[in-house]
Amino acid sequence: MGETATMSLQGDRQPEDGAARPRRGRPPKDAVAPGGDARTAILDAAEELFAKHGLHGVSLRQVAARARVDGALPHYYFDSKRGVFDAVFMRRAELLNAARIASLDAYEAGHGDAVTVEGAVRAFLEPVLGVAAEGDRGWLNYFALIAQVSNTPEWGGETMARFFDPVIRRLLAVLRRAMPGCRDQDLYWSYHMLSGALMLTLSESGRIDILSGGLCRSDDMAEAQSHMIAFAAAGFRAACVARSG
Amino acid sequence: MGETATMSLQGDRQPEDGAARPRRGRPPKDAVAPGGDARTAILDAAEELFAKHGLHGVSLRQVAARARVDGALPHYYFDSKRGVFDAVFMRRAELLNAARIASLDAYEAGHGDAVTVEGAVRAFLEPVLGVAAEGDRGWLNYFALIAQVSNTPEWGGETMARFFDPVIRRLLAVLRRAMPGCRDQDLYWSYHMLSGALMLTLSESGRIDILSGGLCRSDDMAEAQSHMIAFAAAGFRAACVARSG
DNA sequence: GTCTATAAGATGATAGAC
DNA sequence: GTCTATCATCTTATAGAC
Repeated sequence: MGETATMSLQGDRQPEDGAARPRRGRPPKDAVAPGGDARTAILDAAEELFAKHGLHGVSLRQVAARARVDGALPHYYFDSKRGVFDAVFMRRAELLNAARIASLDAYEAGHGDAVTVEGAVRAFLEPVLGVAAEGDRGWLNYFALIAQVSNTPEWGGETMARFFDPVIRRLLAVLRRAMPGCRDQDLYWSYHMLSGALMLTLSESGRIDILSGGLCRSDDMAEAQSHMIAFAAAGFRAACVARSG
Repeated sequence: MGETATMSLQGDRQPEDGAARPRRGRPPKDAVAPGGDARTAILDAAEELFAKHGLHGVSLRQVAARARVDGALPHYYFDSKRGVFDAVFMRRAELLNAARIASLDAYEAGHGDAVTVEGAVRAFLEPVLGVAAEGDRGWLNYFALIAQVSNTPEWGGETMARFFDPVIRRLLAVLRRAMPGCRDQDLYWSYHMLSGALMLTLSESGRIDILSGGLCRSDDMAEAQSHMIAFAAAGFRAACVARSG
């Protein structure tokens, strides 16, 4: 998982951190940090609480309490509240991106010229919804956090772009092979629709449970995946292929 | 725009407010309230700030400052921060719901047996995206707020359901006529996908702007609408009609 | 209806002992 | 690395003058 550089999600910080920053009391972060236990507990707790109540809906005291560590440790490990949030966001990002890239690579490699829209969409969604379907609470919390950021005006779009655009471009490249000649703006808008559907699903808001009177469940990720693939694949074809001629 | 009863968005308050509640200093709220100017200014300011930063990301002081009224007035008019939020949420809800119901009614009345999936989706989206396309800042802020609530775990789904389910059921009724014999769970899941796409669009997160390098724009609601109709209509047909046989 | 003043508490952050 | 104690600030919310 390589070096996890401390990088802000906000775009306003200069990336001129060549050497150690002048901050005091910075943790070593080399090898297997001895306090890695507390560090991980803080990240897990923050992940859960931020996912449920948003960045501003949670105090560092609550995070520390949930993690069962002292109230000063979040600052010790992450400097600031924003630092905690950024660390939570980044912890699983590379892992997730690597899995999605690998999935798309494998699909394309295994299907040569016969790539389909369904296949591409499935390869794109599987690493996310597959993990979600397994019910790992850590990942589910992380996904809900992502879904919240996605719908956040101002910095949401920029943050999502910074972390996830490479994977999206990889998906669009495969889709272009499945739908040769389609227009770029149709492709972008169609992905936008798929992304919205995915984000609402990952938020597990309980919306569909109430609407359907319990017939469908927000946490049924397997059902969500199969519907999303069918829905989005048809959507891509209608919005892209139909207009490309 | 009749009586706008003070009603919490949270489900934990008893609906036993038959008469005036025992709270002190409650505003009259009858006729055209003399201080309606300040009241409206507070709602407008809160709408904008809540949409941008979320409920917890804004203080009542900021709201009052933005509205250019005294810091005590939000409490005077709405009792609490949550009261301000609820009032913002409800102010446009009935108006919006009425417009959407009317749009679906008009479509169904004008097309008899020849209802189509595209037509139903268009009639459902037009009152929202049409207004959004006109660029009214108040409505755009409101929509962004809705989009944020929609992706909020815990109470987001319940809140959306409480306010918008009747319209959704009206849409699904029309869709059932366009796709006779389709299964309910397919209909619910497909609407879930459409809803996600709509919510991401209304959030105006700037995501697609960056992804597309400026080719597509988050605030181009007309373009969003035409793509959403094509994408979702095909999605509904693929996920519902195909499985109904 | 509007404003001043202030209560009562929570928050991010830090210094320094251990 | 962990904990105690604390600062300065900001928060919601009220009481009461005008």
